[in-house]
Amino acid sequence: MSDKIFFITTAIDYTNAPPHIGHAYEKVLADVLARWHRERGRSVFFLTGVDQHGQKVQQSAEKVGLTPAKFAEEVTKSFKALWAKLGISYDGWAETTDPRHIRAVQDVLQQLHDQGDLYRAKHSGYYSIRQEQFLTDKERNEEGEFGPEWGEVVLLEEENWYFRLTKYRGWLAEYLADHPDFVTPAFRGAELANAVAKEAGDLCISRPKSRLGWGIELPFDRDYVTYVWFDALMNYATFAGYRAEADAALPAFDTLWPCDAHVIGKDILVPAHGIYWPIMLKASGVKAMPKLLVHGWWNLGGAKVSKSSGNVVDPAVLAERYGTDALRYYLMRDIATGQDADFNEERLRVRYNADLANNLGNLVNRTVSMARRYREGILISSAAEKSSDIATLEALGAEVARRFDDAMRTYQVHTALEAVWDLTVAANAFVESSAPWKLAKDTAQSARLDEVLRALVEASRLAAALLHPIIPEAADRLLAQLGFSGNLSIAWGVAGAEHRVGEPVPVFPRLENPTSV
RNA sequence: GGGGGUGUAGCUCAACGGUUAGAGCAGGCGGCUCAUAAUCGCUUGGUUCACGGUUCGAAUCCGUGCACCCCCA
Repeated sequence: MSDKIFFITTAIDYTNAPPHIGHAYEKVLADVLARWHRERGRSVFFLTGVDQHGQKVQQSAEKVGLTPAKFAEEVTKSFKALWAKLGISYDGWAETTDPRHIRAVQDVLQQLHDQGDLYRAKHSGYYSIRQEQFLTDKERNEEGEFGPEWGEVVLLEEENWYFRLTKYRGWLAEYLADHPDFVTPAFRGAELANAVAKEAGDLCISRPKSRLGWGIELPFDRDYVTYVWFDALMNYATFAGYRAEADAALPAFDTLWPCDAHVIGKDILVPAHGIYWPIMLKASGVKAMPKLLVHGWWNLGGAKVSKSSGNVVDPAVLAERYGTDALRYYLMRDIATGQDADFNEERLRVRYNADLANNLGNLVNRTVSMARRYREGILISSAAEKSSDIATLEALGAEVARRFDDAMRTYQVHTALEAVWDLTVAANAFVESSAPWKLAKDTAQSARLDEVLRALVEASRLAAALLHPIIPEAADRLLAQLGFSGNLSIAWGVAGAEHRVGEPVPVFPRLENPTSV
């Protein structure tokens, strides 16, 4: 439809601790959508990255005796290594310590200051010296006191800078009412509208340097750094070229904006992405608003995550154990986009064996094996008219491709995957009903055998091509074995007059003891 | 205190207010031999959390309650 570049982002991850399964899920989801758009011919800009500033990074760094910069750099490496392992095909990388980002953020802050959207005010309250933060009633324990984990708590008065959110509140409420597609899924949008309707004050956006040195300095008040929001949220714009200098080597903002999907977790919709972010954009003069895709969480059920009990949910370990694509497949298949799901390694194994090894993998394997056994790997197209059973399979292929794309368009990756298995299941059944091993014994059935094997090759190829965004490496291997290296067409009938298949090698070797880890 | 979500087969989940509530996995029976002990067919299994209401008709809409989860204050 649109010629605009498809611009998709993920949340940027906080570099105070290494990545876990939730980080991995979000990046894989965004990657799958990005790949799908690319494979359907659309230009894509996929932005992800890390949030390196802030108090927790500063504290974690101090604990291990590193500078915040060095510490953030180390954790950043672990994120980048995981994304490489998981095949996350990002086009842009955001690091909040990037001078280009800092420059643009300061530029926006200066503008908001100049137009009177920022003001300085005093706040007094209980402050934990050990944790270096103001405490609210939330931190009180059942007795109404601040527990020992906060150390010494004092009454402190501090001046900070505030952003006039209240000024834009009415605008946001109206915008949400007029744009029900701002948030996907819809029930999250309702949640946001609810939150916006409530009274709330302005937003504190600074910390005095005496308390937090690791951040972006306010250009109009050098005693302060900006706190979280303007630093982290602005990455979606600054790394898309917003207010970039000509030689910044960043994309042209106008070609990307507005963002088609900020992929985020449900925990940071309200208030960060649903309230602060659109108001920040509005205040700084950006007209078009982005869209938000809010995903749920992988819970860990009753099982405790501990190395001693052996149920480590380190995505790098899982990718190592089962393969990148098996992990990607499970993360996309066993959760409905927007909903929560329970992460379960045993279920991953069951899905692996049932879906990938037995159904899809074996379909390709038996198809290629039969082509080689009965036809020495070369399938000649016959002039004969298509048999009705083959025409049925072909029609199903077209329908599945359509259903797949329809589901992907609305981010329902699990539904798209369901459609593909309708095809592989039908193809497996077609093997039984057409019984190539019987046709091979009868020379009179020679043309029919070619036709059957070519149909199986097409069905398998179509399934692999559709699955390519979800399991890119495995799909490439399947396609290579089927004799279609690099061909991602989702049409039927790609094989040439003399089609040669490759070597059959199980792409998803069956796991033994699928119910034990 | 306010708001939201979830509750359906042993497990994981589907079902615009419309036939007899469906899939996959697991279980049972049978077939096939190309294939990774794969595959194909048939099949067992449900008080849709509970109670009440609206309706010709409710898993679905409304009310109350229960259980679990999340957010806000």
